Amino acid sequence: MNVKENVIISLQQGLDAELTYAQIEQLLEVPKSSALGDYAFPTFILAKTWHRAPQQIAQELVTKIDGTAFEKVVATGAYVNFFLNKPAFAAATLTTILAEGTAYGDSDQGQQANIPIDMSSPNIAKPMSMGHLRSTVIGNSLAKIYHKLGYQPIKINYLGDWGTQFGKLIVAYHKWGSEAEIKADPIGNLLKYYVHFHEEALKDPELDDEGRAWFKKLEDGDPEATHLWEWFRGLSLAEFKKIYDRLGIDFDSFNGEAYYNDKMDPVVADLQQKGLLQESQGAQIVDLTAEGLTPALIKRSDGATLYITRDLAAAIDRYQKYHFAKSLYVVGAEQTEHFKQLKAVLKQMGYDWADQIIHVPFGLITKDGKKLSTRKGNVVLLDQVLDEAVSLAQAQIAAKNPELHDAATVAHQVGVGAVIFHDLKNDRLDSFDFNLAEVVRFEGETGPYVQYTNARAQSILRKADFSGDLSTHSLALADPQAWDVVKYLADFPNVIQRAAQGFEPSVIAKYALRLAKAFNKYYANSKILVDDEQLAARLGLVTAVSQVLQLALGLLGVAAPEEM
RNA sequence: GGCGCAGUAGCUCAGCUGGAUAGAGCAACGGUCUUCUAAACCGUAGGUCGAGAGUUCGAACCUCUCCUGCGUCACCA
Repeated sequence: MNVKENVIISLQQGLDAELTYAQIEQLLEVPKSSALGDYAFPTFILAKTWHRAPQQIAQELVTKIDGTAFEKVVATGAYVNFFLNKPAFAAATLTTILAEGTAYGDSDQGQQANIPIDMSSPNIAKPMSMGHLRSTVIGNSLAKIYHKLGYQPIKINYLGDWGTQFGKLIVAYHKWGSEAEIKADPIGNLLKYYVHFHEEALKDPELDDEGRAWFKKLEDGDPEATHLWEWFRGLSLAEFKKIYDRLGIDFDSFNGEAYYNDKMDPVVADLQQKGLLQESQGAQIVDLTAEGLTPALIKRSDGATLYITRDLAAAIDRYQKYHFAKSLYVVGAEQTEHFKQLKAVLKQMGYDWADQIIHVPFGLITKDGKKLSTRKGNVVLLDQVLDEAVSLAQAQIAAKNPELHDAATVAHQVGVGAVIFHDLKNDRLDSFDFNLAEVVRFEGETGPYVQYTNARAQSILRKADFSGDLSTHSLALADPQAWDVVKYLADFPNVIQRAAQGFEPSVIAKYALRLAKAFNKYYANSKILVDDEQLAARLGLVTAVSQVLQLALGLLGVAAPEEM
């Protein structure tokens, strides 16, 4: 079944092949409102050759087109509008969705090629804030989207688990810390020590030297420093995992910055050997003026490595391990220059796979117009936001559906779903100021709205009491009220493609909202559970809607409770 | 100052490759629960699509100039 093809062929015949198939395909559009039709052909470009007004051309063209395959073909203004045969299209669409089930929209285009996704990457000993949420949920959703298209995503949590701050932390722990405190609240107290250290260091600059000294010890493999580092890291990771569990997200790798400690020297040597390294102001750089970029600083004047040194090692390591088709970095837009540099250096090193490295940037979350900063106390803790969302969901359930069984689980699904959906529904690159009330809203264009729509559909199916196999009945749904729903359902595979091409989960989120809205409208205007000859078709529609909503929510990493 | 991203209704945002009267949600006002979950549905009101010029049969979308906001511009990550 390819209705678009039918439209194009009919037009071609009507035009006596004046335009090619490809030209018509290019011109063909979908009207904004389905009241105008399902496909539209604008006649403007024919005005010159036909020497007539577009309106007249449209009228004449309609008479030349064989419209028997369609409900109707009409001229409206300068457009030739095609109306599809609704029952036939509905039957084909619903049959496909019911038959394919959760595989609807699947593709094997990825051929199991690997796609490592660099995502989340919180810093050890610091709490996860709303700022970390974006990378985490966008990365997770992209993993699911690409998996559906036959790729093999590898979710990598590039933990911030190395750097001078660990030296400082060790000093702070020795001076003011206690094992008992840390055990009680690992991240909270580690952060407290860290902040305290910075306050004290302002008065006593020698503290910084002590911190550097301890970091040097750590780098040299000092047993005590190593032990403390491992302890802090383990505790932090355990805390992070609690949050990831709440979000329903897991990782394939926790290879953080420390993992690359012994992998940078070979990279530097390679750069040296390829003659790319230059000395400038005492530092080692790779010149990128040819690409219009500032130089990549590989080694500081004191010999220490830098961010990009580690990222080069990581990129090369990932390529050797995975031979990726694409390597995604879900990292804030403020690091765009860094990734341009990274790619440029890799290219100069002769790695043609550098082009497969893709930075997937996202906009900044601010609070009161200012950047979130743990040290300055301008933070929004992710845990607290999730708590708030879940308790609001609980209250909502108590008020609206007190009989609901397993209310705690549903409250969790709805609350967390609201937070995730809120972060994914808009264009990645949109920056926004954090607004708790907005994040935990359950009405309107929100995750819970979509979840609720699915729950309603499920409720109908429970009550339907329809014995037998829907697929053995005619699904030729004729109800014009359901038409928008059917068209959205049919569009789902394209939507996944668009989301993947743009690395944009919001495409899925917006689709889910449109489908849910169309279904709710249908629901409000039509009685579904009526025993007539169209019952099976309507139940087929409800089943398909629920299936596709669940798939869409699944691709976003949002749960789909059956009741709420 | 260079580069990048953005500027659409009071607020938050859609608008697929330029196309038919610019769409949602929130907030406001008014309707709809004895009938499939009202976390819903319907209606009213609300817009010089930052400004100006250009290209085009046609521009929120493409080009140029300007204005405004954010990010970034080597020894943090």
